[in-house]
Amino acid sequence: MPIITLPDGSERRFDQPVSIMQIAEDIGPGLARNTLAGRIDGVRVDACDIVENDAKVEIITPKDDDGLEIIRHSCAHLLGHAIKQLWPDARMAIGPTIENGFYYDIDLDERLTDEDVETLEKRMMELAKTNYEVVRHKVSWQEAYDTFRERNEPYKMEILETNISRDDRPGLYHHEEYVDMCRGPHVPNMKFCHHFKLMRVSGAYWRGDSSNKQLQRIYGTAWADKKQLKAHLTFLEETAKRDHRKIGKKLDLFHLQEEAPGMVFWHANGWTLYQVIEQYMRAKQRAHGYQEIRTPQIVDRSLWEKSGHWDKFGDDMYTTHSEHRDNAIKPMNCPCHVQVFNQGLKSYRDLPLRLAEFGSCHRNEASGALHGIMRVRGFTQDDAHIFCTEAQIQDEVAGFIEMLNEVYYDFGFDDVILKLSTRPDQRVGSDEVWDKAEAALASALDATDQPWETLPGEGAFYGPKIEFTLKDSLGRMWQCGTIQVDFAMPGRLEAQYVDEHGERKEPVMLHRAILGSFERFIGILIEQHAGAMPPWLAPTQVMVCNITDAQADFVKKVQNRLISEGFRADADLRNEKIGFKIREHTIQRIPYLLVIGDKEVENEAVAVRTREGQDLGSMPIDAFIERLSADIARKGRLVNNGE
RNA sequence: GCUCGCGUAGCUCAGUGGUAGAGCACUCCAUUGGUAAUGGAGAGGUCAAGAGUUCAAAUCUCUUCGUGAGCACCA
Repeated sequence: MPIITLPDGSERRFDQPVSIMQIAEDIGPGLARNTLAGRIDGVRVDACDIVENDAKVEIITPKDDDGLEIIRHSCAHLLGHAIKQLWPDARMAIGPTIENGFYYDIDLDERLTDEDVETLEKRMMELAKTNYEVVRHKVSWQEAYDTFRERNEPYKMEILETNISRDDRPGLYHHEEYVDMCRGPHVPNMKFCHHFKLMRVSGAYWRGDSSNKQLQRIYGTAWADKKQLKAHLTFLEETAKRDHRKIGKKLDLFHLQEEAPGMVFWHANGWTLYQVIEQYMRAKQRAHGYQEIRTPQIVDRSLWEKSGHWDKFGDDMYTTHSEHRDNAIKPMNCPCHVQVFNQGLKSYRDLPLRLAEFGSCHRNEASGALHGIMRVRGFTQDDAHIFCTEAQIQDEVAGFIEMLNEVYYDFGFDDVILKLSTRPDQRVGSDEVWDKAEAALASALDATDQPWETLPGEGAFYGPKIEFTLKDSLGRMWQCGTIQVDFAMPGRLEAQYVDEHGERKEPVMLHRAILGSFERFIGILIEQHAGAMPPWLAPTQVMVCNITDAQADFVKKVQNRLISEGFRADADLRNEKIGFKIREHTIQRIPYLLVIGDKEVENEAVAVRTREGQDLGSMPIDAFIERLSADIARKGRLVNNGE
């Protein structure tokens, strides 16, 4: 005779075991209509599941986050239902939910085309609109196995064999004639699954292993209502508009071409932006006690053999041969930085030693991995290595996080996510050393008063690490910064220092980067700002335009004044109408347009218009310079404030 | 690297076996104007590369390269 406690604390008594749906009906018909599933003492269950004993019960509706996930999961089943009607010999693999939707991996000899996907989506919609009931049967392992054998579903059989224990009772969900297996819960009725869209079809390996068969994966997005679906599709349009490849071309920042896949040709505009960032980072590093160095691009293979990279990453390294030497074009900077450290015997008094390099690296990334300037084969890192003692790790990490936050805030990223990755199964170094290093990183994180989480087992084999992830203006995440403790490399490359007792010791090495690679970070910035870079970064900050030839001399005078004050100013003296010039430079996302007509010449003034279309009216040049200076000094901070 | 799609003028894209197109950009001419496109004319292509099928290929087939999405990878 269960007593049910609801989330508001109220209790309901029943004479006999009741289902989640019956409880919902008991509460009210409106709730019952919207009941997707439930939670019994926090565990998610189907609406048809029975509560036998006293329990805390919650009803899951489409408004619940779990509810949305259930809808998505059921949409995957709906896809299965439809595809088996249209392609009866499709073999279903797995159909999980993902962020914003779901996918289903399917083994089908016929290649699905875009038209097929449209047909499939249509059939799914037709089926969903019949609002059929979804019926779950819990059956024995053997019964499930036989069901899928009869239905020619070898992947489901394999899942049963490898992932499900023989004494389990798997849930079979009947979508009319279609049967799928799932832990659940699922929607009780397809009326909840009307707001979806199939997005694309692509390949995916069975069980994520590239040595397995490649299946066809159909992606879909699904939502609780029409409005949510529309909002998501609008979001996708917005991200497409911000694509850095498109904007890079439009704003003449860079290009890539066939003869150099994965290598960036920086144009004047893009290189200006790049240089502003590099100079900013250079000054920042100097202020935080780093020494900037420069090491060779091409280094004999013996160094890479010693460092271990030749064995581990040899396939991904570019090599070159000359006379009697095999060389590698450096894929990373750390072995070279150890060489600098090794010049001259170091004392404990020299530690911590922070060596920074804007290190140009090349990695022969798989062709399918390349993506605009975000994932390239030739790139430059804001790389640095800190050589220190074990005892200094915590302070160094804390100091690094402080610097990283300053940098991110300057670029307008104020939402930073911190994650600590701890020891993996395969690792070097004693447990004692790992204990100390993980504790040092954790203490440094605690000192920030930012929240952070742990990723157990995700550390590198050579040491634990912290990763820093940015959230951009569209809520997308980008992992950029990292600091990694390395117990292995100093030993391999024989780095040593003399401690206070005159004994030789191995330093600890910290690898760290804030931006990651300039290429990728600039790509992120372009997408963050949709090309409208804040004035401190904008390749051209001011465009001075005349209305007729009569003002040309004054325009040049204004331009020269701005340039002499250190601003990036250009002049447009073309024989074009002012409306045309404004349109063009606004599209080019130049922050300030100065319009010079006879009135301005007469008053020694400039008429100021922003790229947002705001007319700030005429003002003396000094007043404009003051405004621009303040804007630049603000850097990227407050980017979302009316920009 | 794998699967599928795509590659046509500087850019964005039409063109499903029969004489290579449009808009913008570019060049020239006219126009000297007040805050998102002045008008006219002209020039511009080995249809990614190579091979094949065909009387005939941008179009069909194969190979290579690049690119897009996803997978795998990411020291």
